[in-house]
Amino acid sequence: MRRSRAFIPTTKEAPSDATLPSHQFLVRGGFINQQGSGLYNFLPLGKIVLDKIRKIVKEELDDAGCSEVQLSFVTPLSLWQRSGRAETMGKEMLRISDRHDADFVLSPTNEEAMVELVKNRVTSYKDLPINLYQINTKFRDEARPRYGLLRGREFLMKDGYSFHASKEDMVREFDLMEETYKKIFTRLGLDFRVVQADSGAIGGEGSKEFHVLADSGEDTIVVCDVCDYGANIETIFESEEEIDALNEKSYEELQSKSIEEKCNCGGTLSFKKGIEVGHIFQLGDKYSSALEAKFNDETGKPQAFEMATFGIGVSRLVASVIEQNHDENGCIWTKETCPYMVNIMVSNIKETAQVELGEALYTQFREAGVETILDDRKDRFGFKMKDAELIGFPYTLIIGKELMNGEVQIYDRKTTQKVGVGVDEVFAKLMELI
RNA sequence: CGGGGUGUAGCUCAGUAUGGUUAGAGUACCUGGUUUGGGACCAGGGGGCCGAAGGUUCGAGUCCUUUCACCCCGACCA
Repeated sequence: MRRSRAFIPTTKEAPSDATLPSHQFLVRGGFINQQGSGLYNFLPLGKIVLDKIRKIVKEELDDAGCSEVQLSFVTPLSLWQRSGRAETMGKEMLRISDRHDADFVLSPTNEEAMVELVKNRVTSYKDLPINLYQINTKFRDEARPRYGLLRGREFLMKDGYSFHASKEDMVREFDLMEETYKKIFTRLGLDFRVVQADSGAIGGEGSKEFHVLADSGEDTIVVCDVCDYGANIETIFESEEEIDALNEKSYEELQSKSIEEKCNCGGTLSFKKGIEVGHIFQLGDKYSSALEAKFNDETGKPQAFEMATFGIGVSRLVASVIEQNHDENGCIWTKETCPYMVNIMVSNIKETAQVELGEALYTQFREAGVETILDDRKDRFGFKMKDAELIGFPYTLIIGKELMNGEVQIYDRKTTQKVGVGVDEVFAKLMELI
């Protein structure tokens, strides 16, 4: 992509209501813009990042034996009435009616729809287990949307549902998904913890949350400094007062607050703030029983499916990457999430030697399959550097005045270091880095 | 859903207590020129139903009523 022709509306100032780094930098960097309360548009750069994350999620799930489907976003209200969630989910479900006055909802999650899909199509234990997922828009009419992509009303979520003939098999899949989720978040380059959690409104027994560690996280979790134990404070403190008091504390306050109990492994426990980016539940037969979804077991007797459900906040992950990877100048994308890997910056487009080298390298990198953007705008060096830092390309190749000495520079966004490289070596050098 | 706040240029905001020329600044944008290693400078220019509707008044961005939207603090969530 040529920067001169791209739609990347960056700004120097952030919207006044954006308080979090991810919100400010994603808006300022031209990744997203707000359409309404809790509603966001994804601009070209934001869309690239979103799709990259989505792709990683898909690759790992498919590798683990899951199958992708796509359910209709608009679902009949009757589906929710049968499970009782038309009542229990309350106003969070956005209801609409069509021209015939029939009632529908914009799906906030899809347990019912998925059970309906499998019901009477999977009828034998021989067809089990099965794990279906989709990566699709969800709508939850939150009382108070906030923090940009971290708490929108419309968001992109991966929701998966597995069906089993026995509880043991369901638990096996639950554990497999835990490992799969770890692979996904590791690939994304995130520092995260798996914690014991409440199963909340979705229902069910065992439940684990995946938290990206970040100062701005909305949840407070307890982690061990030795083993991988972690827990949401909702599961280890009894009183509401205690939980509320902890949630109100800032990151700094929590840092200094020690926990007397030791972890079972002997390690020290401490508080952290986390952003919940994944949640897996052991559902049991809650929905399959309610909707009478059954299969025949080995003896020919009908049994309700044992189920588990698995969620990942895909659009929330876009913001999470930035919450964890930024500095005062802007975004620092990880290699798996960056909108472009290499930004070739022609410092002064009036210098034909610079332009020619930029064009040549642009072609060379693209032919090598590297996601590359060429900053061919008329602006000055400082302006373009600030822009590159705000957007957060992992590497910016600066073609500037050192060209007279046969040198260009590679700017590393993460370390903010610039290193001079000979014109002849720069391609090989960058290919090595990425 | 309770409590509070804000709607004025693409963006950030003055102006509203006390109604009175043609509604402002910074930034962004356009034109010309000078610049070219850290968000340049000079000159000129375009851009507004002052959120919407109604009302009071000779006169409303400013006062009154209604309404919509957005934000913040709480209770709830991938």
